[in-house]
Amino acid sequence: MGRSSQEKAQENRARILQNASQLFRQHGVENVSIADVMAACGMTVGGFYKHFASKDALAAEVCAASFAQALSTWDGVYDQADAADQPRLATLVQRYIHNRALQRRCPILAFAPVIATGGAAEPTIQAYATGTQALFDKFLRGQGEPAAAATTADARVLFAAMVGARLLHQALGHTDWVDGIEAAVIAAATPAPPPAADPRNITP
Amino acid sequence: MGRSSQEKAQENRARILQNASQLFRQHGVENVSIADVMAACGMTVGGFYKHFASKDALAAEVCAASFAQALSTWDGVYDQADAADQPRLATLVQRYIHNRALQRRCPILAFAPVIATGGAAEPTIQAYATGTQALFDKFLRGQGEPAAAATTADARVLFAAMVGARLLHQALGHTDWVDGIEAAVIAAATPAPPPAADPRNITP
DNA sequence: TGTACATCAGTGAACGCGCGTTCACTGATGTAC
DNA sequence: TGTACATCAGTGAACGCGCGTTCACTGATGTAC
Repeated sequence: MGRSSQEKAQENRARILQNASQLFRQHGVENVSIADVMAACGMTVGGFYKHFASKDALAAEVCAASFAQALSTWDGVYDQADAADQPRLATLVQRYIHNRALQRRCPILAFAPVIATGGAAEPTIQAYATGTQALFDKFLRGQGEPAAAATTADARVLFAAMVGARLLHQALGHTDWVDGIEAAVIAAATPAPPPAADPRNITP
Repeated sequence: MGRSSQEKAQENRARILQNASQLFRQHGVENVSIADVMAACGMTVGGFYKHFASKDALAAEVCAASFAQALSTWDGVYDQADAADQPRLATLVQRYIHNRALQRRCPILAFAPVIATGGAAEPTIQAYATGTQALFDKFLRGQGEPAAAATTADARVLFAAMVGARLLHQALGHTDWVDGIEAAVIAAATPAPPPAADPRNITP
């Protein structure tokens, strides 16, 4: 095999990014090798460096792309919620918590270990910081009618709880008490239409 | 240097465990080598295997010990709260969130990456599962008078939020919006003595 | 109590392995005439 | 349009490095007499 066409090459670059995104999110950046990523693309290691300067550079680009993708997903969820006349935050929280596909894991959780332990380069840290804040801002903007998650303070707690619940599920899988936490977080995001009529209502 | 006395040896074993606990919690199990741990003890690599069968075995023991330590710390916090006539959950949540020393990080967060990505051996997973549940149970038992965190559902959300807030702080450090989340979570754990008199009151 | 010997905690070099990265090479692609 | 040549995307072996683990060795400790 010799040179690929410029079109094919750009396509391959995109495939590297996409496969890396899935693998990084599923196993964590540090547990995935360049060879793993290239093998997932049906290619060999050497070609990687024709597209990216280093693994750090790839990680930074994947990190940024993952947040961009998450942002657009959240937008889509809001649109769907609006169309179905459902509360935005409740819909989003439910989707977030029930999304069990590790390879599509929220980048906040997927990249947290590398970021927290100092194993990431500056561009990755930057992408993580701005991306996480962008997701939080979009979360806050999901507050529609002040019903269940009325105040901004409520939404802040809910955001942290959503992330925390997902982390617990990732680490522990299906367990009674983790399921209970997930249900409680989803319920906390759900406004209670007729007070005490909805069994998921959490404020008695 | 030759053989150490049995007493000294047992002391050294304890030091390995303690240093490993700090290093694992600060940098993550996978980012700390046996040589790192032994160097922190002022010893060399070879001696490690006189005390532990493998790094996995050390990780499992450190994991279990970290949870045991956290449990006893939480007990102490409850006792202090009781003595000072403070609400238990509010005191605990505040301590948990304001504890910024990475090397004394909550094992739920410190070991989550290894556990979630399948990089841990069975005993470590077991220790993590039972340890996390034990912490959650103790958290629930911290509910005293039904004031702010009244129902069990509230406490569940609060537990997830506490963990989530700490994760965000670890990854992002001091940031306005993260500080805001931390404050909101602490406020949510704090009962409002005169209703609507406390501005941090979250249930309008 | 003293002596001779077995034990074994700790040493530090060595092993095999996987990783990120480099490099000489290949041959299809793009380009200049 | 055809031809000659430069380009460069992808190959796969090789490099250096750090890791977990092993091992022959050391010499103080524990023990038997």
